[in-house]
Amino acid sequence: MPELPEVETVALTLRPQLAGSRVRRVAVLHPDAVAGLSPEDFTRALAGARFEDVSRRGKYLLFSIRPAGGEPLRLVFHLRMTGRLVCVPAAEEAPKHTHLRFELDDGRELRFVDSRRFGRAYLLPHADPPKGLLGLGPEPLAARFRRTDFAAMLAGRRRQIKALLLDQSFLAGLGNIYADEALFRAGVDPKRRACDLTARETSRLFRSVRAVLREAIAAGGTTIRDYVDGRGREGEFAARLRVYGREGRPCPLCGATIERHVVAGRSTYVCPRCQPG
DNA sequence: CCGGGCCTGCGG
DNA sequence: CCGCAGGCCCGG
Repeated sequence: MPELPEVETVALTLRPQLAGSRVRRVAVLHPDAVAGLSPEDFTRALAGARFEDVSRRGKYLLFSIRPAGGEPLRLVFHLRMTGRLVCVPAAEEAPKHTHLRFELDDGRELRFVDSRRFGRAYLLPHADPPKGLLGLGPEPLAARFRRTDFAAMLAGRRRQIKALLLDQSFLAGLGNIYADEALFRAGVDPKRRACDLTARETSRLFRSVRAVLREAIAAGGTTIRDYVDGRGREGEFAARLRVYGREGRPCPLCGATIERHVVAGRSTYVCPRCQPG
């Protein structure tokens, strides 16, 4: 589900709610939700600990946690397709598919809810970090990430540009929605080989990636079905998608009919006129 | 590079 | 009932 803008919004909305809050106890309702650690060890390590900060790297959520005694912990979440993290009053009935509950000492709790159960929590250093976290590519919104960096990354790459954009070790945080939206804004066919893009196309794609991510964050992310932020609110960006999920509807720029293809094994939406092969 | 697997839910 | 879904890993 969540891509960079959604994970960023979850971090932004959880940060003020959690900073300084103390965990009274943790309930593990579904052991598979915790990677590499028994529910008992997970619960024991976090009891009495204090949340300090929430941040994001790629599609990973990072919680800085200070236990009652001992070294700081890092709690990492990947929400995959349908994972949600919300902070709510503990008295509220927990929805179906609630796998983890972090009860705070002020009557609220942080919940991890995930119907498809692809999402995972990793508690460092007790468990190994998720494999994908260390190998992540650059953050597309980092100030130090420049158009020239992006051009250098594309040079000599013969893969389809969409496959490359989805590769988290190439660039961190893009998923199926924002890859399609960025390619549309840049006027680039997703099937093109990365190394075949002109300098002008590379430049447009660089700007498009950053612009669409920034706009989506400003709108609180895209809710197609499951996504909500750390307060349980839906994002507003779905109304501003230009091609994603819009097969058969007119292109907002030229009126041609938007098509769906499969590229890199994923549903891919393009305007055949604005993104010529 | 592709396809399958992981799970559940939804829409056609 | 089947196909499909915002992600990622693995094996062939």
